[in-house]
Amino acid sequence: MARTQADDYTEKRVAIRQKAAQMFADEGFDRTSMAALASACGISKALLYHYYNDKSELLYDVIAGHLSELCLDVEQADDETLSPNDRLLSLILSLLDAYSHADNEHRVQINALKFLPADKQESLKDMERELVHRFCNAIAATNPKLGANKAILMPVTMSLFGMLNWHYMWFRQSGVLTREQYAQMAMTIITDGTENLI
Amino acid sequence: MARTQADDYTEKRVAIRQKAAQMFADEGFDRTSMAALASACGISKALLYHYYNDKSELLYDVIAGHLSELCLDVEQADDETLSPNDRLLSLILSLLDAYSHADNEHRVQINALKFLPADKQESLKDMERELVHRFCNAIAATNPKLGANKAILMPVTMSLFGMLNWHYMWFRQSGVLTREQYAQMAMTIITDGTENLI
DNA sequence: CCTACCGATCGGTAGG
DNA sequence: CCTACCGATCGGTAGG
Repeated sequence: MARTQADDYTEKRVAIRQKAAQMFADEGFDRTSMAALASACGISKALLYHYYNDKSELLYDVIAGHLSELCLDVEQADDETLSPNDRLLSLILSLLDAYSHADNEHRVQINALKFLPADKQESLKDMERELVHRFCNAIAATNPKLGANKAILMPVTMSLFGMLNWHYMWFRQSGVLTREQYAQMAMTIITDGTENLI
Repeated sequence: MARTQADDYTEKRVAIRQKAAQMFADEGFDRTSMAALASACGISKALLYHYYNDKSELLYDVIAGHLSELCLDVEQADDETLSPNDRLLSLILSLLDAYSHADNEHRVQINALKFLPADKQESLKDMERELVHRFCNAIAATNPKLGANKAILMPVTMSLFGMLNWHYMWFRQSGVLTREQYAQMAMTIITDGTENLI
């Protein structure tokens, strides 16, 4: 009987992807050689190329897997029956929680997405835009006047993303603040901070 | 008479540094070859090495020049005779203004500082810490209770830096918001947003 | 013995 | 699933 794809093909791809995320995050995309990645995975470089046709496909997979997980988590956390502030808090918490479980992938997304060819970047940026759009709506719900002023709503939303995406640069698990406390702080800064903005 | 160092030695170094900042920002540090940089400067690679002993010295100079300019500008903008809110606004404005005149250098600082050897990173991180410290003090002045709570003051300050350092990712000169308006918005978000935080 | 500058090429390593 | 290679390009340096 002809051999078909190995049963564990997908699992092995996932293992490679996770190791790649770690090395891309630690050393940078350009500085991680395919040979070093293969060695770290305990396989030959030729076998690595059996699972991934080229290096950029691997980078794409790392970021795409991360972003689709992010979109899913945030979508599930988006509960419109909550009060506007609690709804926004739930979104922020789900984002920070997803980041904490995918710290390597998050750093790769932030630092290496630009190394992808333009067309591959676009589908990933679409997912980023979906995330931004969901946060936009939740912020708008906390403040009707702000929600009606798209020209101000966008910079406010990007300010929140700046806070959250910058988080990994300084936040330490062992610090004085828990992730939950920071989520609460970020929510309060955005809602109270924009209350009298317009 | 014996020849000494050319009069325009320093100017030529500056020109090389600025071109390097542009290419490092556009293409990434690792993807900018010394040969391509020399070519863009209209000089030979050997002459490029006459001005800079190696590639990492060039990267260091780009970031160090930017950060020392930043520290200087922000120091001059720090006017303690202003009201606390106006003082913070002045700091934010000077930072965004410096960023706008050194967009390439800013992007290199954010994306490529990690490629420097550890010891060279430290002196640059010292300058970053000096900046953070100045903002910390200004934020503390806007809110006595916050100023007395260092454990909360630090995350608030890092939130502001997240907003400002993320700015280049989405802000466009032609957008609906001017840089001055965004500075005002950032100041308000931080001051109003932290008013009832503790 | 200095600085300024060139064409050619070094030893290693990249992705494939 | 491997070793053996490739075309190209890297950062850096030679002699003059």
